[in-house]
Amino acid sequence: MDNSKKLPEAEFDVMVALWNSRSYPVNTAYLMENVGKAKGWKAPTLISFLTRLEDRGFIHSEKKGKERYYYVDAVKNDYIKSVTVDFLDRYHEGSFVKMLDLLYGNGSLPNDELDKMLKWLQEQY
Amino acid sequence: MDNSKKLPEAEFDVMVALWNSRSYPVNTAYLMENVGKAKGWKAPTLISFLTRLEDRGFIHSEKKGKERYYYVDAVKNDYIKSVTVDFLDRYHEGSFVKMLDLLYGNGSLPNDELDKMLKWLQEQY
DNA sequence: AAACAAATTAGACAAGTGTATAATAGAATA
DNA sequence: TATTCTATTATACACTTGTCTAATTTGTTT
Repeated sequence: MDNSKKLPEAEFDVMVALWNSRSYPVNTAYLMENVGKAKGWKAPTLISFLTRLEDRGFIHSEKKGKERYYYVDAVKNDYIKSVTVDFLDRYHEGSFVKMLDLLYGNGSLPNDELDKMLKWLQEQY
Repeated sequence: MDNSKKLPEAEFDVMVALWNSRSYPVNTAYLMENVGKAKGWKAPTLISFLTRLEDRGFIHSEKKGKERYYYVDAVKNDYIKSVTVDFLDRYHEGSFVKMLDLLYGNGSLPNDELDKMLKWLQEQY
């Protein structure tokens, strides 16, 4: 299970819905409500993504009666972190400051973010 | 020409080589040297990417004799910035601090980055 | 001008991603 | 239990991306 690879956008959206659920397991109906509907997917579309996520080892499932229930295996923060590190490397030479500067270099960082960041930094020492 | 969309990885690699060149235009030979070779591409592979980049409006080209020369139209920082904003939105609710914390929340930010960031922040005020 | 060499173009193809229709299986009901 | 729902599965298909081989064009040498 290559849990380290980046997911296609649609599958990631499904994962987000799964990660956000506060009770497990969840069934397809729940996911249709919480992500499929907004995306305009038909049920088989959603189920395709779920099958692929299962193939990738991000989730597993179990059938009960005519419904199938899904369980999350991948850890959200681990995944996001890995994707973020890759992103930083690829687009900003791995440097947070470079990214910061490119994005907000001209004093355009919103004040509240600025404050939060300063606070965060002070905590690091 | 949807200059705002995210490029496929390989095309991005070509753009980087183009952006990094300090003299224009560049030809295929130059790009083979500077990116194709390392990637192990055959010339037509590179040229495919260039054609697609041209279709997307990121570059344009002109044939001189039997060679073709390429000119960059997309601005590097604009592109990187747009990709970064999208990334931040998608994976960190648009918050730099959230990203920072997820990545280095446990005091694991390298000291030099920490210092640079503090310095950067101070300059912002 | 023929032949050769170098570079480009045309086309093709497999894998991955987004998406759906038609078929099937399980549960509920008449 | 035959009929009817409903959810799932099996397939399929178009597009995108990575990659290349074969064909063609253009410049260079005999």
